[in-house]
Order: sequence, then C-alpha cells, then structure tokens
Amino acid sequence: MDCNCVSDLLLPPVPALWTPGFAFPDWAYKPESSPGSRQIQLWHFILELLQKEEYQGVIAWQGDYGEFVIKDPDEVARLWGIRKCKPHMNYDKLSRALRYYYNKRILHKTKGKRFTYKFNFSKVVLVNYPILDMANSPFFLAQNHFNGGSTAPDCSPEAIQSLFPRLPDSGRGASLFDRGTTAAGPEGDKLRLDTFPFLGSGAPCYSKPPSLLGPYPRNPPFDYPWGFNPYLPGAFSLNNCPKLPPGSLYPSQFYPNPLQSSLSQLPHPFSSLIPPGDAGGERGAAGQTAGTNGTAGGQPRLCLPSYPGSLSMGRTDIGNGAALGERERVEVNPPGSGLGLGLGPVGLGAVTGTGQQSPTERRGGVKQDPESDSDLEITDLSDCSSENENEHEFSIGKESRLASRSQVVLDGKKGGALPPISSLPPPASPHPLKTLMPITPPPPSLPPSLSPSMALHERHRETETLKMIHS
DNA sequence: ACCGGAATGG
DNA sequence: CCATTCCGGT
Repeated sequence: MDCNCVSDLLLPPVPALWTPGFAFPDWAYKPESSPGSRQIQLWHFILELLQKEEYQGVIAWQGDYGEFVIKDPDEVARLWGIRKCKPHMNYDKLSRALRYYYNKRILHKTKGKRFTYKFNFSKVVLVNYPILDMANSPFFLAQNHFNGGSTAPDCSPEAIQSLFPRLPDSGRGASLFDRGTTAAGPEGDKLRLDTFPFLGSGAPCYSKPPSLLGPYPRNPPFDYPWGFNPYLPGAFSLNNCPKLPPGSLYPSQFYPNPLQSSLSQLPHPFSSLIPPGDAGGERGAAGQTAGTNGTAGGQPRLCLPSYPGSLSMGRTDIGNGAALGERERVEVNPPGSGLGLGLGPVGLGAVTGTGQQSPTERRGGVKQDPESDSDLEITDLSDCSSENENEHEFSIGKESRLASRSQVVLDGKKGGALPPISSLPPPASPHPLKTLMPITPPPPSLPPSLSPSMALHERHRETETLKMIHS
C-alpha cells in the first residue's frame, strides 16, 4: 500500500545556500544524510517533535539537559508510524528502536522515570554549522559540562577539522585551514583552531558559545576569521537564499537548518532576516494542531542546505561528497585533547518558568518533576550514567565504531523548526531573553545564579566562574 | 515498562 | 545500517 505519507511528498530540490563568501561543503547540500540519503532516523524525528511547540503535549524536554519525556507514547508512535509509513507502529516497537540508540550512545534511558530518555550529545558533534549550532544546542552546552567536563567534546584538531571540512574561507582573511606547505588534500588541511575561539583548545573555555555570550550582536567576543561574523547582518545573506519549506516533521529534507535557526534566535538583526511563515505545516497530528499558525507547509523558508541526517564527519568524506561513509571515523576523542567547550549549562532559561509543558499528563505515570534532576548542573555526571554503567567514556565495548558514529550526529536540527520569531508568542513573554532562546531545550532548573532574570552578561560571568570551579 | 536477542527487510 | 517485528525475560 502506499500510505500517503507526507514524507513521500515534496522532496524539494536540494536547497542550497548561495551566500557568497560562505560556501558550504558539498555534503552540506545533500538533501539527507550522506550515506545514500537515508530515511529519517528516529532520533531525528524525536528531536523534531521536541522542538515543536505543538507537540509539547506529546513529547517534551524535561528534566536534565537533553532529557525528554514522552508524554503520550502512543501518539509519538503514531506520528512515527506516519512518518515511516508504518501503520502498525506502536510504542513498543518504537521503544525498541530507541533502545538501539543506547549502544550508539545517542540516547539512554533515564531510569526510574517512565517514558523518559535522554539524548547524549556529549559525544555528539554538530556537523553542519557547528558554530551556530553550538550556540543553540542545549545539549551541547550542557553536556559538555555534565558528562564530566572531562569528557571532552571533540575539540581535537582532527575532530574539528572534520567538522569543517572545507568551510568558508571567504575572501579575506584567514582561511580555516592552514594550507600548509605540503599540499593538503582535503585531509591535509589543518584546521585553525584559533578560528573558533570558543572551541579553542588552548583558549578559554567559554561557558557559552559566542552567540550566547551576549545579548546583542554588538560586540562579538571575537573575530571570526574568514571574515564571517554571525553577528553581522551580512553574514548570511538570507535574502539570496532560496527558500525551503518549513522544517516540517515530514520531509526530512526539510530539516531545519541550524544556521537558520540560529538566526532566529539571534537578536533582531538576524531574527528579522528570517522569513516568516513556518511551522504549522503539520497536519495537526492527532488534533493538536499547530497553534502557531496553520500555514500549511507550503512555504519555504530555509536557505541552507538541509540537514544532512547523519553526516559522517570523517574527513575523508568530504571531498567525495557523495559517498560519505561513515566508515572509520577519526578518533574523536584523543586523550589529550580534552578540553571541553566548557559550555555552561545555561540554556538561558528559556523555559524555566514558561509553560513548556502542557498538561497532557498521561497515564498518570509520567512524572513531571523537574526537581528530581534539578540539582546543579554539575551534578549531572550521572547523566549518561544515570545507570549507564559503561559510560566510561567512549570505549564502547562494542565497537568503537559505534561510538564514533554517534558523535557524528550532527545536529542538524535543533532549532530549525522554531517558529519564526514573528510567530512566537507575543512579546508578552516575561523575559526578553526568551525570545532569543530556542524553545527547544529547556533547562529545567537553573542554578539561581543563572536564573533567567539575570543579565546575560552576568550569566556569562557566572558561568565562566562555574566553569572555572569545575575545572 | 523496559530490556535485548533474533530474524527480516529496505 | 537502521529500523521493524516478535518475543521471552526482568
């Protein structure tokens, strides 16, 4: 049968980013993930749901960073079934699939809490547009921390390099890579770490990525080498971008673009660049329609390459755009390179007090008690280990390959489907910040010092401090 | 509810 | 590879 899944429909021509001076690697333009444009993956889907307000009654972030609760398992399964054209999908099966992620370290179960899982992004690397992504990725922010700052994120040159295959080297200025004397193939180039101060190895570990450092674009914490400065309006010529359909749950090709989402979260200049018209597109799942605005998913709005589902970060991949393999990846966690991004947990209290969760309590089982995890950020060492014995870093007993793979995860999507600022709830929001934040990741509980009311810069300071303490 | 093995399919 | 489906076991 041909269930008419939306996913089958509209597979838009590959989007592309034409921003001059900001070339993306070939793979970035690939519609889906590298390896043969796979189908949507469950965890991608989960993330998608999570970032959509419409589904908060069904699944939502809750608890620790990266932790989410499936409030309505059946519904989630149903949605997944629709997406995959598997009419007989049910939570049992879906959960089986989720369980497979344990080994891959993409997810793990939060024991003791029903229907609660947690993304493990500590090893996850945002591939596409790391810089911005990191800014948005609460996981990234948080987990680096939580998983023991020790668990360094991939800051190794290799890792980073793999992240920036051959990025922008826009006109002026330094290129991302040091084209060394010796010719460097796609593999030979060395990424200049200094390019990403916040990733920097020697550099100070910012508790937050640049884009979160300050409320306004005014003074970027640092300069962006290749002349690209996300804070500057010209950074992304959104105007020239071909638009894509809203990051809908369906066509995976439409994965929200990190970059864009990042923009949407950036202060005015950028957010305003984002074309309105967004989400909504869903066919109100189970009736919970997109309250936002029912604009059918007709209008495009992405201008970046769609999210490559599972890009492999293997540096080799890059040159050959096509067959990216997920083959052996670079050891991403070189023992020595540990430096974490030290990103603070700060999710910028987006949600803290907001109505992130709709009372769709279900089966009276799902506890909604953020407190349980709400200890300090630091506490979370448990995180992956919530029970996860073998969390001892990577060396997954199984296959190191798996491990690396999970890091590959790139995000892609995290913020993308955020409703355009314009469609966000009225400014009524208590905190201005809120608008800047991803609705997605709710920092369940912030240390007092990080309360949303705190000025951003203050927080930054604060975070820095914490960071120092931690170290 | 949750787990993970096994078989199977795309 | 990534699920999907089934299923026995906790």
